[in-house]
Amino acid sequence: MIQEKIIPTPTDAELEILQVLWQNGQQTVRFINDALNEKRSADQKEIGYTTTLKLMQIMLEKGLLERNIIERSHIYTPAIHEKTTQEQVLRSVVNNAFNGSASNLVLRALGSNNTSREELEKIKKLIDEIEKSGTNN
Amino acid sequence: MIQEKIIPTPTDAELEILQVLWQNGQQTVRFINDALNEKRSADQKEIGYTTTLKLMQIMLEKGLLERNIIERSHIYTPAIHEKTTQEQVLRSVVNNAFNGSASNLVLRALGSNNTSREELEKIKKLIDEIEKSGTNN
DNA sequence: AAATAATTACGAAATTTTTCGTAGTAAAAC
DNA sequence: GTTTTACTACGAAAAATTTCGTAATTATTT
Repeated sequence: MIQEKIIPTPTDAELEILQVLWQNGQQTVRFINDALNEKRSADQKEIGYTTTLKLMQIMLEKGLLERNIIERSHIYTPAIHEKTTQEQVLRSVVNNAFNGSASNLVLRALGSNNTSREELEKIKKLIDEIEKSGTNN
Repeated sequence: MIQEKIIPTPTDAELEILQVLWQNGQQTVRFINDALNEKRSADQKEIGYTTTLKLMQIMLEKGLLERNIIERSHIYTPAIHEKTTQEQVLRSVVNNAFNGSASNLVLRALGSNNTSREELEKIKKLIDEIEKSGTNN
């Protein structure tokens, strides 16, 4: 029996990197590192280039990223899907902080947040669809 | 100027402990440790009593818990609110995995989950209230 | 009162995650 | 053709988190 490699759920720093890749498509370490540092508030220390590099090399080993070598530079791509990963992350948050109840999480997220009217409508629409499709209990 | 002690956001293991306390009110280390182990699936190794004890002692130092001494046994209480903590946790998840968009998180949570019809109604009602109150953009 | 059981205190190991320094290599600029 | 620049590789330190062993203390049981 073949044992598929188990891809671990990304750590926080790894998620930050994945986000940049999901948003911008395949990129170099340089691009990611710049993007991460731009997002940082001024009071935070910059992330060193080799820090990001090392992280991405580790992610490659773990199977979270793939890479192509173009010229002498490496281009990285996510090896896992944004949706799946977000679901995975949510599962763990729901378990760790919301007693396993996803709807508690939703209520909290909506309650304590200035979600725009537009987004609220989108959410309502989704709920209606779910209710119509009857895939719930 | 007085610097209030900054209470750090709880780690994962700490959140598990807090959840038990929020649900069951103030409790002893023994109670918490039992509760944590009951939740574990059979394939996971049990958490040792002193592990939980030590964690809770650290949480006391950090200001996450308070305690009373009754007889020779210590009774711990959460020193932080469930709501506030959940909001804090959500903020960080939204930033780390959802590009800062809380509504993306909500959509994902609803989409990939079997939320019951009842809960969906509750969520819709909440959305209506938010929309009516006009505290959104 | 001696043995047993249930506590807490606390140092330290183990593990996981994050960060960075140094060395090596190859292109680009001068 | 030397110097400068821009990479990667990789070990290892630093930091954060989790786990546990041992000792001390006090009640409970025998």
